[in-house]
Amino acid sequence: MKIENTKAQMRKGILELCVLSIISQKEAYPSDIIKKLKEAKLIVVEGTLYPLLSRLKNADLLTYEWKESSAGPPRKYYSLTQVGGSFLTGLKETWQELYQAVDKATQHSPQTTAKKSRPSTSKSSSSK
Amino acid sequence: MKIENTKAQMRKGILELCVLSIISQKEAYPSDIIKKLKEAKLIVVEGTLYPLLSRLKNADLLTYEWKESSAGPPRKYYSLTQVGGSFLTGLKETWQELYQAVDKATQHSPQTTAKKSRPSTSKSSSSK
DNA sequence: TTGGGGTACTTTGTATTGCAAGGTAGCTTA
DNA sequence: TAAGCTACCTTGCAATACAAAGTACCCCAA
Repeated sequence: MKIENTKAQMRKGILELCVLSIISQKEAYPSDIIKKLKEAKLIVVEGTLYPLLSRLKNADLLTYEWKESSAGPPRKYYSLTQVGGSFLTGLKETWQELYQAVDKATQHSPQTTAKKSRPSTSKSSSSK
Repeated sequence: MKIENTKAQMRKGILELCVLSIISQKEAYPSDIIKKLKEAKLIVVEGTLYPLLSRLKNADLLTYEWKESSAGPPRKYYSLTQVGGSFLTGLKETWQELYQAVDKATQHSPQTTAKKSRPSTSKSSSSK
């Protein structure tokens, strides 16, 4: 188990929230989104973002529109649908709840009970 | 795509942090941990927790000790190793960073640049 | 017109991991 | 002994982040 792995895990799922948030602020195209995530210290690569956007689009949370670029190929500008807006609102609430839950689970140091009272006959059941 | 799914995703990876935190407060056995997580609104089931604990133990972040219960089969009480303590400290930092990153990505409504104007020369340097 | 370089969007394959469901085993009580 | 409970563990599945490779378009220069 590597700590990098755990860190990566920690970000999972939160990406949707961040991506939707970014898009809600202003329509954006993938490379744009990646750059903004990077600014926020959330590194994401294309192989992660594109399938994510597709999922969100298929769920009718996003729509996109092709726009020409002044330099380069056209870009797919994503924006939130109405459903996506509601979804994002709910997601933000969930995020807040989660943060508080983690806060409670991590900060909290209640010395509830000291139930380590009876270590008598040792046990040696299953190996493994 | 279901919102429940997204919510579940969001919790991924954060479980390790919460579990380690709970154990760091006082040694605990699985059912105990599940109960505490539930109190914090983080529902976890056995099929999730046991493999997680095994992973953490294999990574030498946790150790365990069998202890008798006053009613029922013996319990496996987990506690943090020294490595686990350091790991947890790092994880808490990561969590804080992540929270701030999400905060930045979600709350922040910066009209930084209106970059849809002319990416002419482009910033380059992104390639490699 | 053609070729090089860059930008942008997609797809494929792999590894991780949360979860549902089922299984094993020890303890207490009647 | 049998029933019920507590506790630990395993298997199979589904979701998904990521690496890497692929395709298409645009601009500029020769």
